[in-house]
Amino acid sequence: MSEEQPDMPELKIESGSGTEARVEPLQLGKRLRQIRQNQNLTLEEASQKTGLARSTLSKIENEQISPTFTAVQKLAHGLDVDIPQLFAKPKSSMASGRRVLTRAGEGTAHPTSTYEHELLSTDLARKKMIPFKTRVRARDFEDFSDWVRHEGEEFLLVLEGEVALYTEFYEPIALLPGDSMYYDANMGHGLVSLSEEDALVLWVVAR
Amino acid sequence: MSEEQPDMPELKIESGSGTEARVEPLQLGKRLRQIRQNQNLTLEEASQKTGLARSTLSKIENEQISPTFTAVQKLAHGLDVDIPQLFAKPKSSMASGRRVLTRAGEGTAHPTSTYEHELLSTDLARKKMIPFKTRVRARDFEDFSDWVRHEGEEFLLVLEGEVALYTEFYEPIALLPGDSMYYDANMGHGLVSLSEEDALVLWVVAR
DNA sequence: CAACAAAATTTCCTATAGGAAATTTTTGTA
DNA sequence: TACAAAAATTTCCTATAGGAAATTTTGTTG
Repeated sequence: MSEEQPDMPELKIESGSGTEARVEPLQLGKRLRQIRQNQNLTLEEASQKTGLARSTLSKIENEQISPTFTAVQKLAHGLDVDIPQLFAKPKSSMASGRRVLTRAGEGTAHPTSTYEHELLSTDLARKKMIPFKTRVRARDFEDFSDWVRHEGEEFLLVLEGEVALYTEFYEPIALLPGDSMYYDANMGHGLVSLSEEDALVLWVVAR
Repeated sequence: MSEEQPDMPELKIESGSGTEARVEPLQLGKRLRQIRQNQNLTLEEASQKTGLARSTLSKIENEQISPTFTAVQKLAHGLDVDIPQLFAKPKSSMASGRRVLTRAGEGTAHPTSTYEHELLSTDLARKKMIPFKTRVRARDFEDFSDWVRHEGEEFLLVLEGEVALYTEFYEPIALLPGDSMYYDANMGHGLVSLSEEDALVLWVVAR
């Protein structure tokens, strides 16, 4: 399996200075400043977008005041971030500043009776998405004992061949290379190849 | 753009009764009252748990005042709900039991100077992943004014051509069709085509 | 339907958030 | 360096959130 180690740059100065108390400081100010700066906005511009005064924004960012909820709403709306996202821990589940490579064909094989999965990016734990390429051996809906069903959402892109996606509640649908689907994975689903050959698809699951 | 209508399974009763006003009312007051009552707490008890005055709680629940962020923190902590959860729409992200199709080439075009994005599954709002196919026009790292950087994680699969992925902290890496990468999108990143032709890649972003 | 108790709301202050304008700091350029 | 322009911060008010206590509402029992 492939992996990489950086040649060690400073990984993260991690904004905040010193020691952060354990739970829930939730540096709203720092957070907002990051968001604003990522969008390349001055306080003045942000002020116009949000309807809050420059001074107010400054004080919020410097944690001199605790914004009211209505202020937070204006902020979120004006800067186009949704509120849960605003308060979610900034860290993504995966350690910051990492990446993994999987060369073609070098994923982790995971065969079943109907599919031949090749899991990608397996070196990375706790990631939000699970990507895998799948060779579809199933030729018939009867090949399934039952629907596949699990938490989360699923994105599907056909790479080669012709397939039919069966899902609960809907008619099966034929897909050609380049076609893609996005669906709720809680809804039963299954894939079959419509041609003589096995089909090849990319799947990405978000939990 | 492609879309589908099922032959009518119960699509969504859409949880909440009554009429929900369109955007962003986010009935914080109602929400809090629900939470408190679900825990069988009187205002007095909630007051003790949160450290906020009865009267304040009452006013917040009745939307007579807009709580400060510190008040919201006390509430969340005292009633043991986390803040993102507090603000998250109660219902699951995508309406249950739905799927959307995007035929090859039928995505939503979104060109920039260096890329030609084709957004997929755009008919589906509030999904966890954002998939798009991108034609990479950039030939040179200099084509970027700066790193692209945003919340979330990113999965990349090369479909055609040869590309180099530039990321902060790491050496650029050359990728061929079938190769894939998974990385933290907070880390600056950018993609260039290494061949004469534009390259084609699939990107999936999870926020 | 009184009469009471428990809970919720309102009142009436004090403390603090929000806005306009003045001041200071930063940034870029000669 | 020095200076000008832009950006950020601070000051100084006004508006509004937060708390203690009074008032009203709700719900229960004889």
